Amino acid sequence: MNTNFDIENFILDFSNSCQKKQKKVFSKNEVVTTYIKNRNQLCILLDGNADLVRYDLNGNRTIVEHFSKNALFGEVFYTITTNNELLVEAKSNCTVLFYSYDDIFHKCRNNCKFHQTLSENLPQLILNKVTDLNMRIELLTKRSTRDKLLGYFSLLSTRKLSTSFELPFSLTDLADYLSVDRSAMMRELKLLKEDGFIEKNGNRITLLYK
Amino acid sequence: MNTNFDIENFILDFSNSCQKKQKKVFSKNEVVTTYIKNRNQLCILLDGNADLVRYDLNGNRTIVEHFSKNALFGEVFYTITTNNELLVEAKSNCTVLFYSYDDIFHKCRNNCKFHQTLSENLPQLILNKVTDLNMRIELLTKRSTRDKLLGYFSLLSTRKLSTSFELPFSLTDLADYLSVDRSAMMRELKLLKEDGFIEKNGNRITLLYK
DNA sequence: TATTTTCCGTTGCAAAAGCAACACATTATG
DNA sequence: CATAATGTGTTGCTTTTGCAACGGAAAATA
Repeated sequence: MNTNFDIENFILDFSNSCQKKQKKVFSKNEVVTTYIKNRNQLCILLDGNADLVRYDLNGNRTIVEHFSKNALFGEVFYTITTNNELLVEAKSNCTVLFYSYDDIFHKCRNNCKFHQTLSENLPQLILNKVTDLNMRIELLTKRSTRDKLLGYFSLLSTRKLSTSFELPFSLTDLADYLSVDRSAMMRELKLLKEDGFIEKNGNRITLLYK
Repeated sequence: MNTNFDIENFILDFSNSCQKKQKKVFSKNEVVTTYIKNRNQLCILLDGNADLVRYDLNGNRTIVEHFSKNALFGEVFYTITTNNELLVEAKSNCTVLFYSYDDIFHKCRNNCKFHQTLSENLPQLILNKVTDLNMRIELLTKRSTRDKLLGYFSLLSTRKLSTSFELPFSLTDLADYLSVDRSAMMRELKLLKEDGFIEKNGNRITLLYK
C-alpha cells in the first residue's frame, strides 16, 4: 500500500556520508538512550533488538515498543512527561545511529546526500511508525487477555506468512508488552492450548484455528 | 518543542487553492468516511468533532481516536485488516477536506501552493499524530481503571492548564475510549470521589490531589 | 409540549485478572 | 564446572472488572 522506500539500502549507502551523526555500538542490556525533554533525538537501529521501556511511579514496567533492525525511535516521537522514565534497552548487541531531528529538518550544512534522501522519505518512515502504533492500540484495546494474545499471534502470523512462528519476546516480556499480569497470561495460554486454539513449544506458537 | 507549524492559518489561506481536494459538510451522527484498503485517503477536519470508531467481530465498539478541529485522519495512518470495520462518525456538525495521499506525496500537477506547504510540513503534522498515539498507548497500558481515569484526567488538566475541565466525551464514550466497561468505570469514578481524588459535576471534573 | 431516545447512576452476581509464592528449567557468568 | 540469575509453569486466594438489569435524568425529536 505505502510506497515502501528501501530504508535498508539507503542506510547502507549513506550511513557514512553525513558528518552530523554518531554511530555507537551497545551490548546486551545496556541502556541505548534515555528520553530527555527538548533534545529531539532521532535514532535508527542499524542492527539488533531493543525495547522502549517505561517505568511508572508504582514501579510497573511496560514495554512501550519493540524495535528491530531499521526501527526509528527517539524523543521526536514522544511527549515526555515527568511521571515516567523512558529508556531504550538493548536486548541484544545493537548498532545505533544518532541524529538531531532539528538537523534533519533543517538539513545539515554539508547538504549531504543522506539528509536529502532522509528528509524526502521521512514522511513515509514516520507513517510506517504510525501504522505500527495503531496496531499496538488495537491490541491494547482488546478487552480480555485471550483476545490480546490471539490478536498478537494473528499479527505475527500475518507478518511471517505462516501459522507457526517464534515469539520475538520472552514470555515475561510479552506480558509487559500486552500490559497484563504474567501469571494470568500463562494461565490463559494454557487455556488456549486446552481449547485447541494454539500449540506451543517454548517460544514457538502455532495457530490451529481457521 | 516541535517547530509548530500553524496549520490553522495555513488551512484558512490555502484550502481553496487546490483543485484536487474535496470539501464536504456532515451533520451529527453521519458517517464521514469508512476506511477502505488501498485508497490512501488523507482527511483534515476543518471544524467540529468526530470519532474514529472500530467495531470488532464480537460487536464491541471502541473509540480509536477522538478528532477535533484540524485533526488529520484517513487510511494513510492505518493498516486495514479484515477483522474490523473502521468508521469516522461525526459527533457534531463537521467540515472535512478530503485528499489523496498519493497526490500530496507526488505533488499535484497544478503545483499549487497548498500542496507545496503541506508536503513541506507533513513530517511535522504526522509527528504530532505520533505523539498523540503514544499518549494513548500510555493510557491504555495502565493496569487499572483507576489509573486510566487519573492518567486521562491529568492529561486533560495539563492541556487546559487548569485542574478543572469538561470531558470532551460523554461518559459512555469515555468508557469506550479507555476500553473499559461503562458501569465499572462509573463505580470507579464514585470511588475516586469518595477517596477525595476528584470532584465531579456532570461532565466537569476537578482534580483535588497534589 | 409530549414522547422517544440516549445517557447517567447504581447494584448483585459472575467471570476474569492480579498478586504472591513456589519449584523447576534454562541461561549467563565467575 | 559451579553458581547465580533469569525465565517458565503452576496454583490458591483476593481484588478488580465485566455483565445484565433497572429507574430516573437529560436531551433530542416529532
